[in-house]
Amino acid sequence: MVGIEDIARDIGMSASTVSRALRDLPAVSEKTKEIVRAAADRLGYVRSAAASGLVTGRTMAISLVVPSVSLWFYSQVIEGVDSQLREADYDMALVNLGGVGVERQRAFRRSLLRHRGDAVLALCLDFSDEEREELRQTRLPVIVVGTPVSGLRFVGIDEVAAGAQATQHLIDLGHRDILHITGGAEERLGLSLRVPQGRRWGYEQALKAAGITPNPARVVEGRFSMEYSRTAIDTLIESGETMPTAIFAASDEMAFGAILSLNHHGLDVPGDVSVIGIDDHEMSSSFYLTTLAQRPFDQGVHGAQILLDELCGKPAVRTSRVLPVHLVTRGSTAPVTR
Amino acid sequence: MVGIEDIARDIGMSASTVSRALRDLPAVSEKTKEIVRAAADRLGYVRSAAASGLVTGRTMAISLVVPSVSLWFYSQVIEGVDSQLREADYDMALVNLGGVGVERQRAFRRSLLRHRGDAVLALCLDFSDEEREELRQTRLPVIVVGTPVSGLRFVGIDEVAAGAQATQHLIDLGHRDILHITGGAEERLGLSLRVPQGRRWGYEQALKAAGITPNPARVVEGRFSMEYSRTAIDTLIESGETMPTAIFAASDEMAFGAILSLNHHGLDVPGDVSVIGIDDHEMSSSFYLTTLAQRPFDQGVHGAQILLDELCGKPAVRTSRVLPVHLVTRGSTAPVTR
DNA sequence: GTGAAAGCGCTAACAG
DNA sequence: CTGTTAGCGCTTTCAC
Repeated sequence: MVGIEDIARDIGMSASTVSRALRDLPAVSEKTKEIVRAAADRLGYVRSAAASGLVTGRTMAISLVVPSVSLWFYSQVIEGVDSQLREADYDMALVNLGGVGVERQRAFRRSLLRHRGDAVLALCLDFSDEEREELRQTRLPVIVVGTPVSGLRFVGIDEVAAGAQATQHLIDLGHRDILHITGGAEERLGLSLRVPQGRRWGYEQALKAAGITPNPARVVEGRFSMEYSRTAIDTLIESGETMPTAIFAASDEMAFGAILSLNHHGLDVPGDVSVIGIDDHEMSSSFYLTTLAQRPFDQGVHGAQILLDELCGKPAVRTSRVLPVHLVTRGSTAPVTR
Repeated sequence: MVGIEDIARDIGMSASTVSRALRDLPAVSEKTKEIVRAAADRLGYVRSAAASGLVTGRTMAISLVVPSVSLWFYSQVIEGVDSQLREADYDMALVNLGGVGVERQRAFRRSLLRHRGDAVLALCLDFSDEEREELRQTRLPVIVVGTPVSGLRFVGIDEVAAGAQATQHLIDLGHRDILHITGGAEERLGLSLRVPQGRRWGYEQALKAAGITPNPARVVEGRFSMEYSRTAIDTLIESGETMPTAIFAASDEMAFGAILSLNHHGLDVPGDVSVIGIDDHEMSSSFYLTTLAQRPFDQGVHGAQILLDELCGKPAVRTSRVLPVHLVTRGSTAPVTR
């Protein structure tokens, strides 16, 4: 392993000069820097993150805490965060909570408190009081993407407004019997319930505003899963009940499930039933799905940027940031015919 | 920040004893360990990864190099790797290459050579000679998941056999005019082309073995994308050409695109066209897709385990590991009718 | 079993 | 502009 001293010896200078040159500090002559860089390159030097981290107290990495990496929303945020980190030459420590319970606690404490990163970006997690307290004690800058958490900054969308806007789109098309496929009850992931609750709340608000009384029987559970959602609609259709004229799914994936179920039972979308989702998943265009687009990639970008700015010494942004959503009209919604 | 010395002072012992107790070394009395652990807990001690890493030369983390996190296969492998790391109390440094070019080189060197992890698990990447050389110089244990790379161990499936088996399933059902949707030409990701090439090769092998001459016109590009694949089939259908009686897509996502396109044009699956994929994506059941299942989660588990064992001092596994695939029959394939 | 001392490779004052 | 001197918090000989 070649260290800073090896370079120093090689070029006949002191270690501190080498250290400074390598970090491109102003107090070193350009000529010396050249020499140092050349030697470092030639010798194949790589800075020890452990050593420099030990003395500076900075890891040059940020911890990303996620409930899972295999859901579209999360993977998009991760990509967004990553794009910013790369630019700032920061590394990413991925902390996958992998569900609730003891395992979660261990994962949580393990990497966060071990100071693997200089800041923490959490995704869609509702922290327990204990976790929040532990986080605070680390004194690390924290931001949450996707869900407002009391006492912490967040970047995300206004879930209630999104739910209302999606529902309103259907109402504007004349629909009055609108089924809502909600997400949640997904214990496996231990993620926040605020998202599905907000979207549902928006749905009910929009209905009421249009003079329609929300009917609890018109809300079914989809668990943010395509499969679960498809099954739910299968059940509904096979029950022989009157079908709603429109469906608002709290996520695109659940909307896909609904569309597949409807088609499978010979129902046309949007001829028989209109369907709208939230997300603008990359598969949505293939399903011709009308949806309320959010940009999780951008949410990741913003979250990371706020953290990075703070680590650079810029004044901390204390306020949350609500990003806009916009309606993407494709073919899955149409004026009511029944 | 509470360190090892604080604990030592608190309980009136030396730092070395505390250090040993915390690591559960045998040379400390059980009673002392209890006391130390209690104090550590009470004081809220967390070991500094930088400090212990500096002296031991180990980071207790593994670098995971991926071309992207937003494709199903990768996210599954990541989850698998993560499950093993968590058990071993290792952290994960995620290195997202994010495409080809300069950026890729920077990302590559940055985190790997900076010794963020004690071993490297790479996903589906074809390393350039230069990269391979740099990797070797780090002397870190390396393993590749998903694609054989010359000179490196790998964990994955036999792509050729998988392609052949999927095709054979269609042949067994009497199909002779089988379209193949291939993946690749996805420069954005800079991933290995061996996977799609292997599957295509298997497809051609199976055809030949059945006395069918492979027709290059019956291979279309799907870029491992649902959208791209759907468009490709749209084009085929709208061209008015004779339709094949079956389609073998090199990934489930591309099979989904094909199914949507077929349905959209009033063609029944499997009535008019049979469709088979490779993967067993979690959405496949919703599409009633027959597919050749692989378990990327398990691939991640195996890859991580091999690395972890090696880091524990167990003899290094030098051989690659080929995992089995199996046919999952759902409703998208049927005997030929035309 | 436990303690004292010597670093791991780097950065950060402080001189010059 | 460059060199010297201390550590960062932990592990690891080597004594006792």
